[in-house]
Amino acid sequence: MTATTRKSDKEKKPRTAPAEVRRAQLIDATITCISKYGISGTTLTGVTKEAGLSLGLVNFHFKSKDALLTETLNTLAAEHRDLWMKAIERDDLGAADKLTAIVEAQFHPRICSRKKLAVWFAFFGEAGHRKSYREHSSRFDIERQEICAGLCRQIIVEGAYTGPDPEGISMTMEAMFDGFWLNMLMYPATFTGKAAVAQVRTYLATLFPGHFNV
Amino acid sequence: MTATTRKSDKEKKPRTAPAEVRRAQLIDATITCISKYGISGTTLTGVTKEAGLSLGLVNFHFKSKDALLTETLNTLAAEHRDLWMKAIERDDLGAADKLTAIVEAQFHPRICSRKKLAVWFAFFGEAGHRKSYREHSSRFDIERQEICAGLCRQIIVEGAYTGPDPEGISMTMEAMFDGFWLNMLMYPATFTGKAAVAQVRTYLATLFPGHFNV
DNA sequence: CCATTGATTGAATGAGCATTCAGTGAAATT
DNA sequence: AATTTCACTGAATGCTCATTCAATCAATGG
Repeated sequence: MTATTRKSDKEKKPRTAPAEVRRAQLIDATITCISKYGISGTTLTGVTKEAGLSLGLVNFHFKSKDALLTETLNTLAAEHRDLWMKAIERDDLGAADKLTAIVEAQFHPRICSRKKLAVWFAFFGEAGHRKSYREHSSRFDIERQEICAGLCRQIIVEGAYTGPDPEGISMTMEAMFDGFWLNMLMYPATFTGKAAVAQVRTYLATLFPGHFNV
Repeated sequence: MTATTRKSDKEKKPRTAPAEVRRAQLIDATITCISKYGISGTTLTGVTKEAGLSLGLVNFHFKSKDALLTETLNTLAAEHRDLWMKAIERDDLGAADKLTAIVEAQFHPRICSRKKLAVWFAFFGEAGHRKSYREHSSRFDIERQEICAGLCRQIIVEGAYTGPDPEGISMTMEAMFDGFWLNMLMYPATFTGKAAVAQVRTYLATLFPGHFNV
């Protein structure tokens, strides 16, 4: 049907593609491989096979295997950060709505599919001895935690709540985020994203009954 | 000073030791290595060097490297389970005390030193693709979660609390346990075991004001 | 003492893997 | 059409590592 006209059909994959496309393909394949085989079981041969590309391409587009892994982590982190950041940028939202948006982003299916959770925890597993993983991760985590604390502070003022300490609450929220993630990875039958959101909102409703209803 | 009398000084390490001792030595060394280099960076050469034993001993006392890793995980899990189980076995404790004991065991220094946390998360990182790790871990986790739910149920009856759902609370506690562990590993300066216990107790005090005081 | 048993040693083996690089081929430029 | 450029290929290289095993050594029993 189609001749060699390259305009009409984008399905014809050309032998060569822009670097950005290749890098994205390789990062995608890396996510798939890590989720299937873990970081230690992820080989460049496996990644390139998964991506349908040839072995040498990784070291052509990335400095090393290590660089590929780091960029994979950064990609996941940026995707997550984008999602909650976009969600709270709207000026018409109140503090409680923004807090809810952050919670919902944390458990959004795009962010915490089993596949991606497996990758996150594969990296957390290495983070114990790899400062670089910890440092990158931490920037976004600290940012989010501070924003949550700020929102809590605002809610406390609005509702004239006594007792709750915004830093403690944001620390606890952070722990609940990671903890539900781990439990969703380990026991997907018992722990779901919807249930996690509900539990965190229940927690917030207990603290701020005037701002959240379960 | 000391001659070759083997009675008085137990410091003289004999060339040979009972299998249980060697196994324990190797498991200890494995914990150290994993915390330093991660699971992928842990080699039998490294483990035996750390233990001051010779390379071949691992495959003499364990079926394989994999068996060594599995038994290391089991050892950690059993140590933790023993601690909280012993703590709640006393009949004179009320439900709230037992719940507190479980929380304190979770963040006991012996259980969640940075070193051991690094090992736990190294295993969690592999758990995504290794059913065997998930399965073993899960037995104790589910057991603990059910006991927590039972204790909550008892507290709810005692205090005639309305609203809180024991299963939800125990799920949230489980998430807080794991989440604080991860944050203690990643940000030891911000997250400490003491603070984690305090936060969990604050959570419980909000739910059960008659049973817990912050 | 000698023999036997069982723990211990570490060199040798072989498999797996990241990385390199000389070469291929297709597009872009002349 | 010839040349240059650049993405791409995959065999070859050299290293690391788990596992094996023949030899060693110490204790125990005869």
